[in-house]
Amino acid sequence: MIRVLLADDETMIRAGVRAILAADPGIEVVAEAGDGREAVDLMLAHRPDVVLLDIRMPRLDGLAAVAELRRTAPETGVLMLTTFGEDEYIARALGEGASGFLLKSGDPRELLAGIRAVAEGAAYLSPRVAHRVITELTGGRMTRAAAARDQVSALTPRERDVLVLVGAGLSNAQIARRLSLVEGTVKAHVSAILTRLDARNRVQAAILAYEAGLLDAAAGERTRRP
Amino acid sequence: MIRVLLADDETMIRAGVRAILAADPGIEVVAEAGDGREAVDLMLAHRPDVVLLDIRMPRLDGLAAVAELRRTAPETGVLMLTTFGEDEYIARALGEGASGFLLKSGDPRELLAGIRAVAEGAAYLSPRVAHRVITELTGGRMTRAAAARDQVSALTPRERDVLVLVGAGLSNAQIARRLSLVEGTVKAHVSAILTRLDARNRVQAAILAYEAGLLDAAAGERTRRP
DNA sequence: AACCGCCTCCCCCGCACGGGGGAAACACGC
DNA sequence: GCGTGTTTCCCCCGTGCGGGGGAGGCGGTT
Repeated sequence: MIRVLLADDETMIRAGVRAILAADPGIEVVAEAGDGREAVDLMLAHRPDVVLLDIRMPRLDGLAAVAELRRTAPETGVLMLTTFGEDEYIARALGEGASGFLLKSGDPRELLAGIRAVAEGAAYLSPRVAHRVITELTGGRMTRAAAARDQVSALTPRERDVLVLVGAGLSNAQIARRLSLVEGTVKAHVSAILTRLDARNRVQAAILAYEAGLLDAAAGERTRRP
Repeated sequence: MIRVLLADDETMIRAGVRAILAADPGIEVVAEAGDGREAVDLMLAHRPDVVLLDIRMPRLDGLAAVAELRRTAPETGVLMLTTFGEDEYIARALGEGASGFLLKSGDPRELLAGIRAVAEGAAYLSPRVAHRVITELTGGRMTRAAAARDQVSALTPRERDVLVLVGAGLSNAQIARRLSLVEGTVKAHVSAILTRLDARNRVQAAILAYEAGLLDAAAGERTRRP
């Protein structure tokens, strides 16, 4: 039995969702909230498996509510309810820890499928916007990343080693120490890197490295001032 | 009736999946492929609703196969089959147009839920890695971005202007020209930026600007060498 | 009025950076 | 063997970068 908390400020929506869920014997609506604050409180009281959360709500909006729900009850799945056109919130909601989103205009079966998927721990993205959201999430990063990766792949392995350290903000001398080289060698590598990447200076090379994803692993390399 | 094409180079996996799917009367396996090339051919011949695609395959691997499947039949849903630990391919597969992925080690019900979701056009991410993938896609950008945004928000408006140009790889002189300032002024701003952001040099400042999303709008600013 | 933060500009200085060469060592393939 | 590419090191030189200091004007708050 999947226990569901329903949070939406519009009574009609709540009634509609409740009616749809009532038809499924495996799903039970344990509580309803009219705003984000109430949703958090009721979740603590009822400990549902899934929270259905409207994005626009008074007091505490859906985005902030997700963040708080994830903090207080990480094991609970959060499914955002959204109107077509609120796309820009979706990426942020997913970033805050939501496990999926549904369109209010969608087929009732999507609602049931989404709830079941999220209850199991999976992520579910509503049909009509799934592809758009994925390409937005991956795309913005990926298409540019692909171009950057092409350029970076033209480098020799050793040059890539140097590049990640350049991207970490290290000086040539520091890179030399790190790689057990003489500074002159590092300078030679850096020059080669700039030429090959068609970059004017190390900053542009660093950004390219960042776009190519070279720095994800070396994020901790960045040494701040003491 | 959901028509499924099954592509995996391991016979045992195919047998297992076929057995699981046979138990569901609403799902029919219309063809099986042993590699990516065959998968593309069979898809053209059978026009299934969903393609189950292994990531590692001979001839044409899963990644390339997704791209080609999406090109030749955009309306077909592609569901990646993956072994735990192949995470790095997942983001790229989603970027290529896959609608979801499943762990081979997962519960059979996930397989059925995933297929149904994808057949409807939704996106489905397997439980054990869904959160990780989402935070990787959004998070790599978002969580680190949040920290970076905090630091960047501590800057004055004018300093942010300078920072975006620093992040674009411009020299102090170029920035001065762009903002109609004297180079000395730009240097003063850059010094202030480095102090406030707790960065050692302009490269680290640039990366922070990039993480904060300051450079997304100004991506074209980056001027390459002629 | 006095204060504080921001923006602008100025000085000097030391060093790191980036481009120009070249050269020796090694590994690779044809 | 000979060419090609990679890695390592060397030279010189100009200039961009980053830290130190200060100073004047302008818009706020107290």
